[in-house]
Amino acid sequence: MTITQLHYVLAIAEHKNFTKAAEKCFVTQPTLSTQIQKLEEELDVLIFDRGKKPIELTEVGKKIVHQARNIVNESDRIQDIVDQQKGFIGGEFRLGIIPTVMPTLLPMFLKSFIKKYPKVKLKIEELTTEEIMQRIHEGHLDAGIAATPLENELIKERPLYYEPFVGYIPTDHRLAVKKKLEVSDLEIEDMLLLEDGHCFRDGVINLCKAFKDQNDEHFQLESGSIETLIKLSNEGLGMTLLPYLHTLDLNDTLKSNLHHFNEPSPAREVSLIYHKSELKIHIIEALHNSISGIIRGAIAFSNVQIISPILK
Amino acid sequence: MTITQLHYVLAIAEHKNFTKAAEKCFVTQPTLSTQIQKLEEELDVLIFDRGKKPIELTEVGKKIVHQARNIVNESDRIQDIVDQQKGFIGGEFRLGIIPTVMPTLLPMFLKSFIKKYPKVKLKIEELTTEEIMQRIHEGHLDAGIAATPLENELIKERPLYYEPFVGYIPTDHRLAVKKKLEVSDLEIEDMLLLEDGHCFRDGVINLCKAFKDQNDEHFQLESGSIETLIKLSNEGLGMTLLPYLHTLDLNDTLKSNLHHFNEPSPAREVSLIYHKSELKIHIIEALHNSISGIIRGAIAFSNVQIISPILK
DNA sequence: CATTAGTTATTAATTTAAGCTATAAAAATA
DNA sequence: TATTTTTATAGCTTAAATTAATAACTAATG
Repeated sequence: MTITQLHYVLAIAEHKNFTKAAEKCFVTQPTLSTQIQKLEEELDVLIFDRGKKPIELTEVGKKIVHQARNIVNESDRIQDIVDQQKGFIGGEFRLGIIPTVMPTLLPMFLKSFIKKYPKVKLKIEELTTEEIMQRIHEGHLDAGIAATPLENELIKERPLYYEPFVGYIPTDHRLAVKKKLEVSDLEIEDMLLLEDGHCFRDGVINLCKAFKDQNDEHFQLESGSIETLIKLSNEGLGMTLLPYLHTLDLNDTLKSNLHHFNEPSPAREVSLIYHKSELKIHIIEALHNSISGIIRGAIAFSNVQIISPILK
Repeated sequence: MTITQLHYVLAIAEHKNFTKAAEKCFVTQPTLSTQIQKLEEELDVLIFDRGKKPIELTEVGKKIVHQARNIVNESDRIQDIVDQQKGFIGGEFRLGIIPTVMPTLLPMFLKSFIKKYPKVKLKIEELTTEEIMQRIHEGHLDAGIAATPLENELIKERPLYYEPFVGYIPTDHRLAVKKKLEVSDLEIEDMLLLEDGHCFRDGVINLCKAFKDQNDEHFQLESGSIETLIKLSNEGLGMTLLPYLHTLDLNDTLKSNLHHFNEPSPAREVSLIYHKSELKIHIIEALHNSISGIIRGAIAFSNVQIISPILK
């Protein structure tokens, strides 16, 4: 059994196809066929069920794949140890960011980070929390930025900042007269929400339900972007909640519709999340330092109340 | 990097000598030299400091060895998974047993175990708790039987039985008149103890100190075996404590000197201990079932108080 | 039911790399 | 300094990984 063979097993398990897996491994398909055969012969057990189309894992195969992922991850850590020893911060680093954090956070830290760590090749993708967790676990992402806590055993969290919710309330809304909002003011019925899948949406729903148990069966309107939410709100279709960093980019007219919460302000915890094996931990730490350094100037709320990003 | 290379690294780290490590790996010394060189070149870091005699690990080398042990252990688990799937219980299994458990427990379960699992080649060694832990960690033992709890992060414990302490008190001893002992009766001054290194000795000392803080500077007499303790005691040199299973083998004359404790009787917890990676867990479970099945008939104490095997 | 597209397995040749023997070089010991 | 012990190097052999070409298989389609 070799680490290379385990790589092949993982690639095939992922693509359910020898030919595609071979491409990803930069070898020819017969190489995979023979290496898998050798491994299966050595273990004297079938890993893949070639009868099914597309190819499927056998029962042992699933367990072997799980263990193979462990081994491959652990073996990657050797290079990591060496890099750490040398103080080398570089190489490819794949980062996933949730949509409601991406447009505000990224411009803030990206420039200074790539300047400070020019050898790190950052590859950033916009993904949902679920996709980020999945890909971290499969080894396709080195880390993610998402709302926490996630309460996932395999994933570690490192809080970056606490971002308060801010009410966006058009002038004709019943709450427009209130200078400071209370959580108890919120009515889910006239709350504009993001589409399903956004954890910010789930946070808002949790917040509304936190105070009174509201019916969550149908919401008035949903949208895919926060910008659209603001426009819908301006049309008089309801109020909405925005993450604090989003409010910094609004023009003065729109800013006049912002209503902050009385403290403790409800807020989401935004964290760097990564696999518990702490692969590439030195880059993760560099990222953490960069981001929390930048953000310290932008967000200064001492008293917040964290809202879970997971629907309860 | 290959798993084979990691094996070589571990062997050299262990023997501090290429030639001896090569023997253990069943290859020639030049093979090790070249493979280690290749690995060091690939990682671009020195793992061994050949300047020192005997050879030493570099700082990164130590971390690499630690990680290599992880990887090798994890990769062994693949065969383990396959064996488990096939229901195969067999192969070599190395078990370490502490001296005060060995002579009483081994005869009880060994025969029935090898009859039930003829394909397991048991290799049993008598070792101290420290040696067992060390060797489990280094991969030289698959499991051990020792007094617990050990509070070691890397080692899992699975209690087999609770073995009460029994007082052995010669007729002319001040406590000989008491039918049932109390912990508070014990005086470390007239207690015969095993030599240093036996955890049963430590258990007895903890027990004596549990009730009153006694001076542990010098004991009257120490011995390497429980049989000798009994003889010394018969000579009027003091009383001693025996593990319950030992008392079953005594002849009637000696048995008349036994004094049990009032419940809850102080007892030691005897457990199967093994590496947290749960390598060969199916054999460990088979062992556990065999032993606890056998012992259930021999020890039936409901109310015991566990004494720590570690000196506090 | 033959055809085709898409897939995995097989074969034979090639390249790579692991391991061996013999020996040199270096270091420790006498 | 001579001797012993230990690691490194060189050259060779053998085993294994990989490739290109192609066969065999499967599922879908006309």
